[in-house]
Amino acid sequence: MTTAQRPTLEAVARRAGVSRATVSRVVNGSTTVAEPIREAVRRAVTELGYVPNLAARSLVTQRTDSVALVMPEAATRVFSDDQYFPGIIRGAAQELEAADKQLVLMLAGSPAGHERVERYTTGRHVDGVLFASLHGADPLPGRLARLGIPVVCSGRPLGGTPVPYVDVDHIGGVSRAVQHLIDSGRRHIATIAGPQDMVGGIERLTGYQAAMTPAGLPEWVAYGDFTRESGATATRRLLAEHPDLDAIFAASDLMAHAALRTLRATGRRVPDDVAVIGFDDIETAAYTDPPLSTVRQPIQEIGRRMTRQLLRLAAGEPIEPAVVLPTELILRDSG
Amino acid sequence: MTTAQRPTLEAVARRAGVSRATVSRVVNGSTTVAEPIREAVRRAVTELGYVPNLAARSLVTQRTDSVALVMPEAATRVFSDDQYFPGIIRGAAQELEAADKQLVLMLAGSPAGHERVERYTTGRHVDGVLFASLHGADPLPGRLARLGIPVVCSGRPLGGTPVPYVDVDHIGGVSRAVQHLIDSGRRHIATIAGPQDMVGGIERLTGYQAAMTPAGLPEWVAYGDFTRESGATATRRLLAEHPDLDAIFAASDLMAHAALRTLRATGRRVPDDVAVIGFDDIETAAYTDPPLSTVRQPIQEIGRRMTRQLLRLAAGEPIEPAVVLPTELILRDSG
DNA sequence: CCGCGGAGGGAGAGCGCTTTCTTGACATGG
DNA sequence: CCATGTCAAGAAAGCGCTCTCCCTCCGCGG
Repeated sequence: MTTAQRPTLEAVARRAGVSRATVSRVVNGSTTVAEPIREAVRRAVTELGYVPNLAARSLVTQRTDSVALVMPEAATRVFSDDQYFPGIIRGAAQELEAADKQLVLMLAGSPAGHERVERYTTGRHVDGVLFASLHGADPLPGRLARLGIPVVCSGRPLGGTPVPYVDVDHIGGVSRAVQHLIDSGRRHIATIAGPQDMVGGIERLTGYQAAMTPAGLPEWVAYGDFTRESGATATRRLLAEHPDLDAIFAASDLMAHAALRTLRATGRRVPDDVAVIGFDDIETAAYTDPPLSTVRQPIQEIGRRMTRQLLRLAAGEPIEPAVVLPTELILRDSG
Repeated sequence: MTTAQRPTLEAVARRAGVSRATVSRVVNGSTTVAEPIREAVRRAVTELGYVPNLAARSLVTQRTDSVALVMPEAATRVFSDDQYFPGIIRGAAQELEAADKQLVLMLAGSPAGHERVERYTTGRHVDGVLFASLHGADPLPGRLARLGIPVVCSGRPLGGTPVPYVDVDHIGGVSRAVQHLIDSGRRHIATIAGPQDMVGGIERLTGYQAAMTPAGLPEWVAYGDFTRESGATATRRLLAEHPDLDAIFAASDLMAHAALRTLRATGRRVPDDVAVIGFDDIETAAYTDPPLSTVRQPIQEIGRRMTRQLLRLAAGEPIEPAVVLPTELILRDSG
């Protein structure tokens, strides 16, 4: 293994016949260096293959040029085949790339993992922290915010301290979907709600109610946790309690998919007997049988916007405390 | 914004009434410190909320305690609804957490992105680099390896320089699947192969041939790129050229899923008329119609093993140059 | 001809940590 | 009772970089 002693500023300076300070100026794009010297330094840099030592730079600048993206580990399992996890990451990665910053991914599943995230982020090892898909009222984002560490969440955080966030219009999207069901003549519309310790779960249920209550229709709710299994169970329960239901709004496509199958297993035709609409617009939605109508949310855009907000925050610029992106009703064949 | 001047070693040392060196020893778990002093230091650390500055530590230790995971950006799109992307990440994250190291995620989609990855990794800003799902003969892993930077790939890299890798037994898994089709009486077995610039694509095709050739059966191949669209196209082409086919092995579940739908659209029953087997065992596979038989690969385990190998490499321990994990034939209803 | 202003470049002081070297304290053996 | 050995803890030297002075040099006006 060639230890390949990598060149330092010093080496470049010697080679270019200037001082370390000048090399530093050139590397960091200061304008106060005369063009010939500038050029000489650049040549030395190339010849030596100089790459700045970020640790050393960090030490003095107090910046790390990296941001953490924290996801509950469950997200990688629960949402395993929707696009949430990769979508957020891609969006964030794109924006960070443009800003030449690194993405440090942290999965905070176990209590130990959570503790680790806390230690790492409060230790100011990153310039900011992105929280995706928070469960319950996690105190960490608020705590970081109070420490003056830039933080942005996906989804309005449930904790006490207000933290900037980016979210989609769950309520509007869902109530539009349910209204569509009502408009097409459905009168016995049930919902499979998501977990009520997540903002998405709560608001999608609110959206359902927002459309049903004014219409004076009965509200039938079963709860799931966004997964297929829970969707199947919930569908069976709804069917048992309300055999006459003629539509189901499911708070996730995964649950909607399970509903589709469960309905068919009990001899119902979709959409003839029962209409089904989901939420997310995962890729699979277009390939279910029948293809699933759903509420699309711009996941990648969420990641992008979160990151943009965070970078602004880190740069000391003011930002709006909440960004809400639109959702879109995608009508396919199921409802 | 409280700048909250965070405490340094110096501060802890003063508070505990010892020298910086001693605090450093305690923090890093050296055994040569007497228990009472040890305890005093620990108390000071807690009271002050001291967290070591990693940049400073890095500067002197020459380690960064972080490793990069590089994925072609396409992976987050192409594999968007299989578990590859999240699976590798979870596996890697688990092992890194145990080792208390950070995961720096880099998406190398564009040429610019690739250049950025190269700059970052060759700059020794990480202790090692994990490459997932390489396309073509990327020279970067080999180059890093030659620079003495620990590297591990998922899937045997196609480049010239040998690089340690972790992969699954594509050939064995596929040929077992195809053999199963043969054993159940199928004689006109086509395959939808994956991209031939990826090791997985190549070897799954080899596995098909490995079972077909000895059986003296005709080999019918159409190429896709692992996506559903390509699977549908390939199925139509196969059907047009070989209307009498009675089985299809698809190199990905996504393509197999599309095959299922395309076959049904042309009036074929699965598995009565045509059997279908896929590869991956994505979650959706259990929910297709009919449920898809497939070759399961332990994705998360790949991520874990890659990381383990990398950490060994970084620690200067010897590792075996290739780890091949077993695949498993999962029989459902489609074939 | 002298003084002054401004711009370009260098010297040097750390940033917070690890680690070697050294010292001091104490116990043991001759 | 002194020499020797052992072990714990401190002093101090950087790791590679940025950035604040400060100096030098040049051009120009009085």
